[in-house]
Amino acid sequence: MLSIKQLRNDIESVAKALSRRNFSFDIKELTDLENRRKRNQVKTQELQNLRNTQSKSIGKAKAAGEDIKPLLEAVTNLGDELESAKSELQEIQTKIDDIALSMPNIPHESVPNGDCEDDNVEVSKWGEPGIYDFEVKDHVDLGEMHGLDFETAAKIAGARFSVMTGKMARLHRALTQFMLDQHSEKNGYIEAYVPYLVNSESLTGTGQLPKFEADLFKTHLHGEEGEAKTLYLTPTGEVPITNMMRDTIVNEKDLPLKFVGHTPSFRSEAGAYGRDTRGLIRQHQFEKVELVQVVKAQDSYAALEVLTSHAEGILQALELPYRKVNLCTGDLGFSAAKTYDLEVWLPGQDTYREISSCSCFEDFQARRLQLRYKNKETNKPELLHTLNGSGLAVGRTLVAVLENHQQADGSIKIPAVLQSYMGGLDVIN
RNA sequence: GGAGGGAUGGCAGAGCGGCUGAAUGCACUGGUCUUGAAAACCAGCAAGGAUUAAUCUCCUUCCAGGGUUCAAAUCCCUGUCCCUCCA
Repeated sequence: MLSIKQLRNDIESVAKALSRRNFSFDIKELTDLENRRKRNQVKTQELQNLRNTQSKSIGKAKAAGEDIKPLLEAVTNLGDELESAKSELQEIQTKIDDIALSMPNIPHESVPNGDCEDDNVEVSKWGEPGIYDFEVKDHVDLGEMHGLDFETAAKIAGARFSVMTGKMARLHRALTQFMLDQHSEKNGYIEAYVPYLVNSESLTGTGQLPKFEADLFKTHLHGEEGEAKTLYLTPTGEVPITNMMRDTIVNEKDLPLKFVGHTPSFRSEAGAYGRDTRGLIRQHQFEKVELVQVVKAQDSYAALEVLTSHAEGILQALELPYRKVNLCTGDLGFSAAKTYDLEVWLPGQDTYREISSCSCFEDFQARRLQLRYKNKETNKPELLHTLNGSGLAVGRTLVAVLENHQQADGSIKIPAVLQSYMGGLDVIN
């Protein structure tokens, strides 16, 4: 959510900034609502003040043993008047909130203009796509040789799920363990285990709700009277991990906060029908190792560079060629002010594919989360900045390892850093 | 499955219709003292919002949502979460 003060005082420049990402809104509607809000709020507060002072004087009169009847009469209609003023104010406020909640974050100045992913700007490149003196297979063909099984998954659950057995399952687990160890032991993150089902408050905090409910899996916890409580399958570890800090005032000396967690992610992939139907690229259920940082405002863009480098470290250790792109305004996620995507080279597709998305949200999430620290100098709570990134998406990393480290006979070389996690194995055949 | 107890400021924890936005302790900030530190003492210290150039002032908030009342942290109902005991 953007600052309500900014929306009041500087709506023109907000509109201008958001137009960069092709988002527009009715300025007049908002300013009209805002003017009404102001009038109503002042009026409501005056009435409340009146009621409070009257009630106090009744209390005093009663304590002094005076007759309070005339005082009571003076207050007769106050309640109704106050009630209607309040509900009118509430109605206006709700409308303003709805608009504010539907507005995306303002892109950072370093974010390039653009309409879609084709306009993203390559920042750097690491490694060279391998040269293969045989016809490369894609991960689906390779996977089927070693225990990746989509047909069985379809029987159990449906399309866009996977089953892995044997060495393939082990490799998947090895990748997860390696990533968790690297981030917690070398990069200074605290490991976190978190719920995979989350409530709507959490999803609102990180920005998935109210706008993107269609992308989520929804569950119902049935109460005794048939009253259902809604929980959602987490669409990314970002949600539970960031929400650990919702509604807190963090101790300044504990900053920055850095957490790493391994979670499954569940996406309904509504609107993605027909896209990436083959293989592990776009699944309803997949694993991620997620990095989350909470930092002071002035540190957030430096932290974005460092967090991104932590994700890059995994790719480098696994000897996977990749490039880093700066997402353009048209491809930027709703809550993000700036995002780097890491795209890994996939020889089977002869292209780079996203494997990690590292974003700085500035105070957009923190405002919804009420995530703050007390600034010693001003002695006031200030919003913190949040960041997160996948470090990495495990399923896609598995794809990249299979395709990049394949050999002519379809066997897979295991990168050195993974071998200890594979019981010493250096090749899957 | 049954029976109770609880949720209050950064933390712990009083308060149980009006003088309570909230005692007390800890933490934190400033000061006195000290060569310096510690201790001791003194002072300050919840959040959000309206208004304002700023101060002032005002409003809201004691888990959440309803209700009773002129007046609710306090009474009633519903929900959520935590804890204890019995089977």
